[in-house]
Amino acid sequence: MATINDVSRLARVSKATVSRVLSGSRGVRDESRQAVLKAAGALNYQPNQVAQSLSGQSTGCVGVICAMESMQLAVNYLPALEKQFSRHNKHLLLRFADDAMGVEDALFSMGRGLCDAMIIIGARFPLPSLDKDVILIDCLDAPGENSISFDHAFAAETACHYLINHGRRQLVLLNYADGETAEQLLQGYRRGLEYHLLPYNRQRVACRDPSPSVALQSLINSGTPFNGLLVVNPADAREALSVLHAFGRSVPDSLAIISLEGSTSLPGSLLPLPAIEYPLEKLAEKALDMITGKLQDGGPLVIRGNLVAG
Amino acid sequence: MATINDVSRLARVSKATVSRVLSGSRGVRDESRQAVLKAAGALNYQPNQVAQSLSGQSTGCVGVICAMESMQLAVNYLPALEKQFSRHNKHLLLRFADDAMGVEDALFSMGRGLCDAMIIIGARFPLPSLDKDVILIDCLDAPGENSISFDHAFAAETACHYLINHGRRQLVLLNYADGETAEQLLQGYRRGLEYHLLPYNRQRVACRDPSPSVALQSLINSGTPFNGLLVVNPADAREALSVLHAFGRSVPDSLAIISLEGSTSLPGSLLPLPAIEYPLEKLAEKALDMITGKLQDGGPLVIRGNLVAG
DNA sequence: TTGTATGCGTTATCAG
DNA sequence: CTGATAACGCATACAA
Repeated sequence: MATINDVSRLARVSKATVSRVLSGSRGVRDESRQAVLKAAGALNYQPNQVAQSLSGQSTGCVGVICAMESMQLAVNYLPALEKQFSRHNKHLLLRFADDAMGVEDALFSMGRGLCDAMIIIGARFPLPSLDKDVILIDCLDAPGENSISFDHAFAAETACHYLINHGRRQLVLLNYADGETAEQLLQGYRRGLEYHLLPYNRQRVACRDPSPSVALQSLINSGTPFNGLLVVNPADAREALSVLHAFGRSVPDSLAIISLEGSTSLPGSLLPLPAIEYPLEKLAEKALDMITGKLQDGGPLVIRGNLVAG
Repeated sequence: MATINDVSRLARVSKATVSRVLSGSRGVRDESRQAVLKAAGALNYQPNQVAQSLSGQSTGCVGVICAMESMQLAVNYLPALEKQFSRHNKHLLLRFADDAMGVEDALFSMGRGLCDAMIIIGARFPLPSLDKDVILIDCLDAPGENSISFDHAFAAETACHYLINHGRRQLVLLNYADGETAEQLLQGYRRGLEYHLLPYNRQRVACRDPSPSVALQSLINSGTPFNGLLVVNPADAREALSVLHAFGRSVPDSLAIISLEGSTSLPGSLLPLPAIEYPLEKLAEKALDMITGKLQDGGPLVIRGNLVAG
């Protein structure tokens, strides 16, 4: 790799002039500029990013820590984030983590001058205490300030309206075991029912953990009738689909399913179930704004999803 | 962030000694070592990785370019790669690419001193000419040297044996439109049939591009009977499943499906279809060996998958 | 408009 | 065993 010294020698100017031409660019005689440009072209010179990082402040790298438990979501987030990143000449350093320790590990190994900022995505486990420049996306306990989360209550309520308007009045919520998200979903679910003057039946709220399909089977075994099903993500939807198929219940004729966290881009999902989908591009944009500091005053950000009919 | 200067001041030794204690570590008086360790601990000092990169040669970063068309596969590769990387204290810089231009873009933006090496994953499109330190994994045209690919012929042949041994003798191959992989698959498919003295029927080789389900429908419309189906990946399998379900053909009773590129970790695939699965950990290990140069002499590497019954 | 000198944080060389 | 000092490649304040 050619360095700035090579260029300066070949162009017969100083390193400073080379640097000026290729970055600052103002206050350089046209003759010099041309010489530099020509030399740089001839040597195929590209400034070394590591040296730039050391000299300047920013490295242009952002660490992204993905919770493995929500890989399905990561598949959607990652391309959206990366697109924004590369648009702004930033690099995405990827790590996966299974638990709080894994997150700590990742934060540590990336946080030694390599990254300007960190993003944690989809962690459903309690997080360790973290610095101010860590952004939380779709994490269970988002401790205020730098976090982007989804309005799950809104999603559940919307889903209820949708199903009820389609003639389903016995709605089952296959919820998370606990956590902020679970509570929000339950709250939205109850509001949705209330709005339509439907009674809240505790039997119809099942726990997807540890197994959505087992939960569904238990529900069926209990004899509780239902004709609408709210699941937390497309993977759960697929599981439910299989179980219901095995029990001879057709979807959506006998029973309608809606996913509370959709994923447009996931191929292979031929039968199009209705879902609440979140604008990933917007999400990525906001995340980048937080990193660059444009949104620093905004505090926590809550995004509402769109209902996408099947 | 504390620097080596802060530590050296606090420990009343020179920067050189601090550096020695924290890396080389040999030939330091114990008293000095303790002083350095204590100071470093007090200041929570961690060597700046960027400075280390500039001083030394390696940055410890590896660029990974994922073809978006095979996101499903990426979901499997990425965690396996990242695990190996972090085990060896390497960082994974992620980029996505849609086409050759995207790849070129990514190579360019990461190849300015930031990355020690590059990996391209799952590109089914023709690649631009690339440097020697670029490793190709599961790419369509793997130009010799640094590439890891799958033995698709072996996979197709194994799949045929499996299906035929399960009483299916009318096997359809839903193949790629063209490319090396397609040819290999076809070759293995034919060998599998030959071995069992079954005739090769051109009607039973369909093209999954642009749409697997359309291809399958055409096949069904044509009236060609079949009771076994080889698809190239789980996504295609799911599509096929839907189409066949719509046509009232039950799987695996009336017809068996096998995926030639499996994915264990993908949740939500409740009904377990048989598949050829590739050992991702081993793949990642080999990739890392190539990067670190342990495998440099090996040339192109071909990996065979395991049959995993449904 | 241009060149010189300095700093960014480490590692490595080389005297002492 | 240890401490100056020189790289690494670039940006920039300052001087000319």
